[in-house]
Amino acid sequence: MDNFLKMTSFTTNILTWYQSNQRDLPWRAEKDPYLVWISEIILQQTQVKQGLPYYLRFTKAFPDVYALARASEQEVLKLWQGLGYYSRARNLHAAARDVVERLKGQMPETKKDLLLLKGIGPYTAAAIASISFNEPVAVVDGNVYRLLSRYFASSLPIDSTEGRKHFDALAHQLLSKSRPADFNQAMMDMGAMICTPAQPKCNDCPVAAECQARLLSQQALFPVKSKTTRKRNRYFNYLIAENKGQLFMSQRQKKDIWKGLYEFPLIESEKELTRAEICQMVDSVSQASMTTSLMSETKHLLTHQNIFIRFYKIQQDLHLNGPINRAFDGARLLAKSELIHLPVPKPIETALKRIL
DNA sequence: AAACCGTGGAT
DNA sequence: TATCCAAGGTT
Repeated sequence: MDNFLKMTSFTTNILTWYQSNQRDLPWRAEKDPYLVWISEIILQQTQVKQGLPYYLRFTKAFPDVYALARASEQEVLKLWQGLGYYSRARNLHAAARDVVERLKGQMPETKKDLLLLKGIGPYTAAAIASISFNEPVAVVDGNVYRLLSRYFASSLPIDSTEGRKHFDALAHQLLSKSRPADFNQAMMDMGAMICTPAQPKCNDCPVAAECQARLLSQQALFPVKSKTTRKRNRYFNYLIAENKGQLFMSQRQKKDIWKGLYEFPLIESEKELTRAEICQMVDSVSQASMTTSLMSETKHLLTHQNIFIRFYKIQQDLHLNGPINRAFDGARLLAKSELIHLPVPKPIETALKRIL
């Protein structure tokens, strides 16, 4: 069989498999570009199981681009709370306003134009253009990299510039030009359901017969990645200060983790601080006293950093005794009834549940 | 171009 | 427990 026929059969087999095995997902019913857009942003680096409830709540609150554009950024972030990668929510909101104000509410209909919107990169632009507007462009996400690197037993690292170009070209060769929407979603369903990272279900795979990795029994060796990550540690010491039923809270402004979300006054350090050291840092200014750490230590693992979190409760009446640590700069006293509307990071959400 | 951005689940 | 991974994008 020559190269052309091989590729044609690959495409046919994938499409046929999709017809009877595709997942029943809410954004597949209609191909409203707005709904496809929301689903694609939510599902970036996020599994369907985790993103689905967020998609349902989000689209109920903001059924169209006008509703989203009307909302405040805080409302959008609040609905995103707990999902992570909050720049997705901020960019989505900014882009929605862009569509309403600059494009009169009309979504861009080509990959090229979609790429101009904040938060829409090569993958998402191709997904919306192909699914909603039938443009013959291939999506290349983690699923596609994994499936193609195994099918061709290609050792080109998927996180290298050369590897990305290679697999992008491959995906476009294999793409069904007549049914790009089905083909793209078929590739992703295949990657999520059959060609999984661990223990792929090769017995159920429609293209297993020509899969080079399987022929070599080397499925586990693909895909290849070149980069190695090392971690740094950060220590977040949160000061919980209550005053007449109100709590000090501040909004994270810097370009850093949890930008735009609210938290307690924070003393951050590169090394672990003892409770005595924290007390001293606060007491030296205000003579405030603290109880023992309120909760057990929590640890957050990101790709490249560990964040260790401790909470300290301050006993003294801060409002009457003036300035405390500069951790309180920019902090505001908020009633508990207002507090529930603030978007907060997961660890803060957990802490608040125990306080309120 | 390498680093950075969250959270939950699997191994 | 440590590491990897998931419908990536931005700087």
